[in-house]
Amino acid sequence: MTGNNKNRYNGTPNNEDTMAERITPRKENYSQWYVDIVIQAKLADYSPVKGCMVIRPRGYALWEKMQQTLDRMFKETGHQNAYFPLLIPESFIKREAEHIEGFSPELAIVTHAGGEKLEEPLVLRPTSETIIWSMYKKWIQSYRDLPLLINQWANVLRWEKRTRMFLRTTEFLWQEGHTAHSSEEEAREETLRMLEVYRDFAENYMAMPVLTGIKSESEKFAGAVNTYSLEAMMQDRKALQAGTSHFLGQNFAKAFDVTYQTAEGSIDHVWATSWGVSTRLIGALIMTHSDDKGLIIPPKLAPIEGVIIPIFKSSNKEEVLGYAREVLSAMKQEIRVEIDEDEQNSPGWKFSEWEMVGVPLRVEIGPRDMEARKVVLVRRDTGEKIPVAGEEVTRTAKALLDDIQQSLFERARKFREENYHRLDTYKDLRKLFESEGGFVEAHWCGDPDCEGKIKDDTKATIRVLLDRKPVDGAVCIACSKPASQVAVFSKAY
RNA sequence: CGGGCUGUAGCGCAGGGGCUAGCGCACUGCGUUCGGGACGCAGGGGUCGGUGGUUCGAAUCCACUCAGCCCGACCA
Repeated sequence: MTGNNKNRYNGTPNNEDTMAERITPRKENYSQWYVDIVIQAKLADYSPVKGCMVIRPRGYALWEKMQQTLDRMFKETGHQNAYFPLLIPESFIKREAEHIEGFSPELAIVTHAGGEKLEEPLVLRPTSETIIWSMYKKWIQSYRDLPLLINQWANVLRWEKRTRMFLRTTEFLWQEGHTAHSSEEEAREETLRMLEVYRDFAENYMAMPVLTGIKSESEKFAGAVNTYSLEAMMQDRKALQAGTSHFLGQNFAKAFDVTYQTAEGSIDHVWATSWGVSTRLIGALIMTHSDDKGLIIPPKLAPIEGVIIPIFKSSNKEEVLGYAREVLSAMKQEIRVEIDEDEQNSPGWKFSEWEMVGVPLRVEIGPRDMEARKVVLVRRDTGEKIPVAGEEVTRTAKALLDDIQQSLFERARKFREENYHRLDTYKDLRKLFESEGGFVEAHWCGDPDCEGKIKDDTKATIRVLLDRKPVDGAVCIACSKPASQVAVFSKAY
């Protein structure tokens, strides 16, 4: 369990560094830091099955906050929820050539059930395009049935060789939207609309700046015509794909023979999109904001926005607690706040513990505060302590939460800007990825060979192609032929 | 899937053929503490990851296997 890491919590606090000694510092071992946050903040735990994880209540509460917000956004853009089966006939997956080629190495297949060998094996869904389109064939006859805008919240299974908590697990939770349209234009609009919904969510709720754009052929979804992606920069300067939105063209409509009668009376295949984000967003959230003291959750997604820590002795316990509870009931009206009345642990212990689990705002209330009818507010993001009068607590706390939300976004945005480079020479590109890394915006000719060469030489891949044409005379950073695309390269998760 | 490292109490570790397997933290009880991880006293907790072998005797040696971490290959 310890691996080759020698810096894990040894259970012995030392006076030099009393805070968060359960978490490996980022600069020592970034991967271990990430694992420590997940475990110590009680977001998830390992399961008995390889590559799977148990999402614990604190992690699941975070997912529920994400779900609530996204679900509202999907409904506001006209989508309805439905649920399709986990088990998919193997033959369905094989209907679309690229789709099966892309997914077959990752499939888990049920061959026996009820004590008998199945006539046709059943695939545990890696994604639901095939089973959904088999149903859409039944549901769509006329242009009057379109658009069909359905989303589902579900688990999916992909047999991954190398797994990491939240970032890549064998089973994960996600939502997948599947829409059918009567025109290419409308389907393309839908693809971009949902991409923007995701951007809105990432930036305004997760406080995570994202770059959006189209994927190169080699990186796109198996079965899509175009894949659009959101790419965020983690604190180790690597990119994380945070969500995708696909324009599927008529690929699945043709594979499943989904046609409709147009207003003019002709028969045509429908146009499709699919789009999804997963529990991977929790990993993205961790690696965007958290520090060596533990998790940091942006207020809008924090299951608990504030925690009150009363500081008392046995001699003044009742008075301090009484005042703290007054403050609690006042704050509760407008803020998701809890009080930690535990008497066994010292206040200092509680400070560290609540910092570890990422609560954005701490409210310290001790005897001195009580006498002055004040409290001390402490920001999780900066550690700044702000004394405030009792009757001002709720208003100030709300303002601080807003400010924390904004500051987290700004801090992440600034970090990304500082590590975003526009490069023109191959030498500079190699040098960058040999050293600190980051995002590199560069011109590309569009040839997969150049993309492959860059990957071989630097391990960086094209994260997205920007929606912007190269300036006149621009040349590919790899081969110096005329450029057709502006690409963003990065090492990625 | 390949290379490396690691599995002993909830966590972090020590012990490396021999009698009853230890330490720190955590946990339980009582008391004192309490503004950045407090302390005393008394307790509870172990099929030494699993299976099979070698041996008079295995946590310890061997084989296989499972799991985790790191590095690769692969990967919407």
